[in-house]
Amino acid sequence: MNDGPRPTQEQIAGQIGEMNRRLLAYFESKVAELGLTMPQAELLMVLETALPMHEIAGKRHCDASNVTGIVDRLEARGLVERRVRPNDRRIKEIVLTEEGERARRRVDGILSEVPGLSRMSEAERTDLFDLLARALADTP
Amino acid sequence: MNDGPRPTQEQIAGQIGEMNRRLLAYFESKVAELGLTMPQAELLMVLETALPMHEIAGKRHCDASNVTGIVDRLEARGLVERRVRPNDRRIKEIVLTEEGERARRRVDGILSEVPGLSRMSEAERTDLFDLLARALADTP
DNA sequence: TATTGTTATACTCTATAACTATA
DNA sequence: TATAGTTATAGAGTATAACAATA
Repeated sequence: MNDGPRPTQEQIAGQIGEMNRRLLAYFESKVAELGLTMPQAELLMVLETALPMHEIAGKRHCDASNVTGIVDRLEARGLVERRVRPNDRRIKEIVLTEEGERARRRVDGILSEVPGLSRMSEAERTDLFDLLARALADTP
Repeated sequence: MNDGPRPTQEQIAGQIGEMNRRLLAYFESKVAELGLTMPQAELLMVLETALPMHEIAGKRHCDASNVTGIVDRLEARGLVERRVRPNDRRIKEIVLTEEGERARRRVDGILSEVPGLSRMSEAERTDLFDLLARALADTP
C-alpha cells in the first residue's frame, strides 16, 4: 500500500493534534460569524428533536447546570424555547424556534464541510474514513 | 486500494468530529490526573526552551494577558519561574523548574500516546499519517 | 424519597482596554 | 514613541452543592 518512510507514533500523534487544533479554530471562527460559541453550536446540533434539559446534559457529557446557562443564552437570542411537558411538569423540553432551525442548518453546513477534505479523491476519503473508524474503535 | 462503500463528506466530517471530541476528552482527563488543565499542559509543551511571555502568546495564538494568568497558576504550583532578561529588563523569560520538566515529560507521554493508534499496523499508521498530511495541507 | 431543573458559588479561560516599566 | 507585561473588567463555560417543584 505504502512503502514510504515510517513515521513514529509521536509524529502521527503530533499531526493529529495539529489537525485538531486547526479544525477547532476554524470551526470556532465560522460559528462565531453566526454569533455562536462552540458549546452553543453543538447544543443546537443535538436538537434534532426536542429534548429535556437532562438529556442534553447526557449527550454533552456535562453537568445539567451548564445546560441551564447555555440554553439561557440561546433562548435570549430567540433560537430555542423551553416548554413544560404536560404529563410531567418537572421536565422542560427544549425546542428550536424557526430561527433556531435556520441557525442549526447553517451550523450543520459548517461542521459538515471539513476544508482539508475537499481536494482529496473519493478513494483517499474512503481510506481516511476507514482508518479513522479503526482508530475510533479503540478510542475511549 | 479500497473498493468498499463510499462514505459521504458529511459522514467523514462526522467521524472526524467524533474523533476530536473523544480525543480531547481523553487528553483532558489524563492531564487532569496531573492537576493540569489543557491550556496549562499545552503551555508546558511549548517550553522546550525558555521563552518570553509574548512569544508564548504568539505560539498559542492568544492574547498576552491570557498567558499572564496561566503562567501565574503554573508558577504558583512551582512548575515554572519568571526570570527578567538582564539585557532587556522589559522581558521575562519563562523557564521550567525541575518539577516542571518532570510534568512536561509526563504531558508529552500523554499527548504522544493516541489510544486508537496502538492496535494499528505500521502500514495503516503510515497511510493515516499521509492522508492527514494531505488534509492538513488544505486546512487553514 | 427520587428526579428535574435552577441558583449560588467558585475557578479557568478568553478578549479588550488601560496602565507601568523599560527601551 | 514603541514594546513587554500586568491589571481591570467582562463574559462564557465548567463543576459542586444547596434548593424548589414535581413525581
